[in-house]
Amino acid sequence: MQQRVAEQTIGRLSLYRRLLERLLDENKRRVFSHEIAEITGFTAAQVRRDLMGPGPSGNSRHGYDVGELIQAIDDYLDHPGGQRVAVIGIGNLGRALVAFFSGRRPNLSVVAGFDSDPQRVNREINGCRIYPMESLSEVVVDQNISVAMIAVPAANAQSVAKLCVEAGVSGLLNFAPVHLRAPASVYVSDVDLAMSLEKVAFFARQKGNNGKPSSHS
Amino acid sequence: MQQRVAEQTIGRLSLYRRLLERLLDENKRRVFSHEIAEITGFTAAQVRRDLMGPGPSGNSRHGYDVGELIQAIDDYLDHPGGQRVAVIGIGNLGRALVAFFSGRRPNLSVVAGFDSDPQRVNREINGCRIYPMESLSEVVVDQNISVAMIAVPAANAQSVAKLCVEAGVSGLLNFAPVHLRAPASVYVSDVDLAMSLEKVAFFARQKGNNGKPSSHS
DNA sequence: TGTTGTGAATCTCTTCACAGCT
DNA sequence: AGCTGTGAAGAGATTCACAACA
Repeated sequence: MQQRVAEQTIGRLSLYRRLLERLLDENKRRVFSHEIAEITGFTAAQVRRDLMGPGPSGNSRHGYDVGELIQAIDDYLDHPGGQRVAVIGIGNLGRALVAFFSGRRPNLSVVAGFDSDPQRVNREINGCRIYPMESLSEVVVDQNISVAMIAVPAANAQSVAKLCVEAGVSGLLNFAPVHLRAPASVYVSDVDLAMSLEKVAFFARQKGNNGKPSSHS
Repeated sequence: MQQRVAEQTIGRLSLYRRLLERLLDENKRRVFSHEIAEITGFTAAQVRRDLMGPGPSGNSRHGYDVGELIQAIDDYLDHPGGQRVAVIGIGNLGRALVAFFSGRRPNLSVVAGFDSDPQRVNREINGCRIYPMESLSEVVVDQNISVAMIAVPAANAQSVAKLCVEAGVSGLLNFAPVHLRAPASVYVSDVDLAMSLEKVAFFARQKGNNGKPSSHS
């Protein structure tokens, strides 16, 4: 167990890592905090502060070694044995999730999908097998799945979540437009698309026309 | 008229409103802050604080009138003339977005989709017409679209965003796994699925005493 | 010189606590 | 009695600013 972890720092570390991997692909070997900040849209101080968790590896002269920094973030964020993920609900969104995550990160692999519609089950999408909803508990246990993405209609989300938790899942990423209840031993994150859109619409209106013409530094 | 707007308050107001509409459907006429808090997972004090923006309408005896409260939030969040939204990129995710938002909220309607693949254009999904990418500027101006949801591959996201902004869009909801740059007069929100999943995986690991080797079958 | 790592200051958001109302 | 609305306190996150260093 590590010390107090700032919620949002973890998210940003994930973003930094993805950027760093891109930089490595482009054969960039070293990077400064202000470069990471520039591309990700945060501040240099923020980046350095976040990197205190994974453990400092910076060098005053050349900044950070990209490869070493990726390794440090890996060690900090990833579970040594990897984690298995399931997608519940294989509608448009569920399919998008399976496709999006397939083969993206070996340490965090989407290994199963579930749907209650018989027409959608017993096939594979991007190498991920789709099972009937009835076999959820069994498959979750067998495959040692610890995280579930919930992409079912709002009316079914809570009962599906319950099934997942009872089967041993300890993290839920919920896309249904309801707040999920779960025991304190389970981490729940609600990604509410309707809310996100309405928020953008509100601030777009503020920014867009009658707002003050901003004087950005 | 409105003072400093707390970013996250706007998001929660959107959630409260959706809940209130559900309550109204269930013929619940009055509600207390602690009930809203219970269902949405926030605290009662938080709810009351958030509602100071839309303007207080609570009554000590019976709490809030559900209908009045919805109206107050509508007045606070919505643009009087409504706002039009476009979805850029009609892959799995884009289709899911169009389907999810169609007919959901009259004041915030998804009126157009765009894709660069000729096979995907010139048809309708849930009553939303899909146009070729070339006509983006024209359609955005004609239909007075002020918000765009970007669901194209990472490599194309920034250039698509530029097109949108130049055509007059002032809010972007970005699903591509990159940080979008935009002028200060445009509000940008990045919904990063990979980041969200990695964050859940991290905290799932911390929460669940998930280090136990599975009781092998 | 220019950068990292970090205590301290600042800014933002949430919770407390209670006056006032019904 | 029980609730709302809100000033004030508290917690949390971000930014500042600078010592240490190459």
